[in-house]
Amino acid sequence: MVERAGGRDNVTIVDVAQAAGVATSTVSRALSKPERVSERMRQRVLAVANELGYYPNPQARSLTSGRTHNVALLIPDITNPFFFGLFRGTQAQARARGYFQLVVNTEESASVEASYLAELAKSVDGVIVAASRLSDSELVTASSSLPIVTINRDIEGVPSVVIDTPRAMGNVLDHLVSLGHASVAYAAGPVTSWSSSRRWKALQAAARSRHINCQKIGPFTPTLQAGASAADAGIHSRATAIVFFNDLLAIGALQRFSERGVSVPGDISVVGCDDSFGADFCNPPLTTLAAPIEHAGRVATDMLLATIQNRGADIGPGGLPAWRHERLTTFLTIRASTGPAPATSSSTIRPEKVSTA
Amino acid sequence: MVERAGGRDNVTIVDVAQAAGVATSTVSRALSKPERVSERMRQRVLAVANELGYYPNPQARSLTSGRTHNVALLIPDITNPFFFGLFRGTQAQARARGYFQLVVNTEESASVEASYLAELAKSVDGVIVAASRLSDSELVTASSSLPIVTINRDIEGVPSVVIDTPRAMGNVLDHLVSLGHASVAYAAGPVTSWSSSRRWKALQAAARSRHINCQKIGPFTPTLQAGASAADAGIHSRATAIVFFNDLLAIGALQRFSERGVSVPGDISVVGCDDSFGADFCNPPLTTLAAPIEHAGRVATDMLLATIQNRGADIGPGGLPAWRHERLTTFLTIRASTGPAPATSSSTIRPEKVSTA
DNA sequence: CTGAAAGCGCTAACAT
DNA sequence: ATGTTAGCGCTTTCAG
Repeated sequence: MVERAGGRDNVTIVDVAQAAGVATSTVSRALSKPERVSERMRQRVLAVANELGYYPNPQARSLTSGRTHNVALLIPDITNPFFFGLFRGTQAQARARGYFQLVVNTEESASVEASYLAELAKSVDGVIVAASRLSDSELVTASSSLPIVTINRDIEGVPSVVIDTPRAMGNVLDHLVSLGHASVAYAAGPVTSWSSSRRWKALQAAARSRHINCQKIGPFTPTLQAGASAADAGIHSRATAIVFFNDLLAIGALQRFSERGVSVPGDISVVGCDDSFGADFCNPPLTTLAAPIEHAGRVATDMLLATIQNRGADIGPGGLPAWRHERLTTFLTIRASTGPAPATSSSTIRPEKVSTA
Repeated sequence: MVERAGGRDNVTIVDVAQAAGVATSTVSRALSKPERVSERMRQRVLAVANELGYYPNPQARSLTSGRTHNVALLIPDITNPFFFGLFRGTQAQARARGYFQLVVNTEESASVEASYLAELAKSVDGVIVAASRLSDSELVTASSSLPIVTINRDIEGVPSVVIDTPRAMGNVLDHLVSLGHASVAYAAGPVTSWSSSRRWKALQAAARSRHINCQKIGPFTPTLQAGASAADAGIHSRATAIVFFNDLLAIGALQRFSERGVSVPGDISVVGCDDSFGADFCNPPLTTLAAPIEHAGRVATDMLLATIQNRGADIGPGGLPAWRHERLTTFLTIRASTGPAPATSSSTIRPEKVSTA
């Protein structure tokens, strides 16, 4: 009785088992544990499964096995091109290892992030949390019930990969100093951004040791739109060079400077962070601290999958696993947005009243 | 049985039922069908569930109900900012309706797209396929076993929303003609792109009716990198204005023109399509056919969810459902990349040998 | 190496 | 309105 209406109903493992004249458990093994069945059997089952157009039902599979073969990537803002590279890196690595990646946009909100983390717990085997807006303790708690790797967030007890932008802040200042700048400003990102405060501290320290002026403006949402206010605040600060939390903010500021007739780098030099999409074709092209973000994604995925592998045994052979924290270095990419400080630094630019749309 | 390291035991519906002193089915109903239980009962169950930290297991839920409450969004290239808006539109609408969105990158490959479509069939209730690289028949087949809505792909029998860029091609040409251009070129996207061929046909028709020259160059991969070859081909074509398949390609070309000392719009005018991220801050800012992509995402999601609702009954009250195909209009956004045609159109630019990195 | 049987957590008929 | 009882499709003991 091979009566089967044209691909109508789902073909299950039972159908395959019947067609192959074996038990369902054998089919299951042939498919998920090839080394537990004879080669002949494996071939036979595979052939039948293929012929019948059988696809395992992932829900049923994970209901019994406890593994979903999914990993989630949580990012604050999907429309920030900084995350392009991350996405690609994690996606590539996950797929190569047989995992499916779920991307979740947490909308720059700690509560959205927290609720996704809770909801996702049963749908994924682990999650990569990029630029978390959550508190340390929330992250530690989450990490205890679900394998987590953070990106750009270093917490005791939670595996992480951090892109070491702060370390290169010295290079930024050296670059600026050599161009004659003596007063710089930092346009900060969200207050909940760990990266932003780290960058600010590093910049501050670097400025102090070089005896130059350094002030903070902001905080700003890391978007193109917020770049306008950042630009205005930057002009108001009378600094001759501004380091922005990220490229998005910097590019937005570039547009505003242009609107207000402030020349970059003639009047003000601009430095971004990340070297994300757009940094090379904006006007002028942006000097920025380039981050190996795609690489970070690959590394984070590797760490996560490793953690998933030895769930239950979270101490490695040497007492502590070697992969606990990974630190990736950045480098300064000099483009046209930085130049010599204006001759008379404080008279060139005149702050004026403007409405910040 | 492997237990989650450090985590408490999973609390299931059984635990909640016991703690509340009711049957599991009552808990189930209280949670997913509030109108089928008394208000008092609902409150009680909710309270207990909350207190116990109960979260339903999505796999178990969908195994019995047949619904996953997931929808997938398939896009060819996640790093193309054109899809930003799409993502946001679909995400917002899906979440508002209680669905979780899976984003899948098909890497511009028809086979990857097809395999995802097959794999996803059991994990999602429906899928939105943007800019599909699949053939009509493949799409129709897929659509018969899984609710599908396409974006920028119009096929008989498959619900779709298409952004009607072609319709506005007349405006593009009028704009160009009024600037004195008499010879334009179209830099085509992938051969498998339905949008690209539609745009070309529309441009061709518009050019013919205005008695101006029109040629096609390409095809090109729609990336920043490919923009360089497109630019070179554009120069070689001796057209005074080039319409690019999309903004990514156009922006890439802008960079190449600048490298080769070709002035835009002095020597060549450039028109993009989509008005995606970057089109307003590249140099010069891009004249482009703006597409309401976020809106398209919302509409597509609505259509998909509607389709999912009445699975089985695919004919509406009036014979055909009103939502079958949706057409969204675009409009020309004029920026600085288009200008008057050069005085002596064919002697200004001299094609020369260059290595296309 | 293979088969039989017991669930995973939940929902959906049926009862009551 | 609520309780009882079957499974959903698969993996995993436990036997043989």
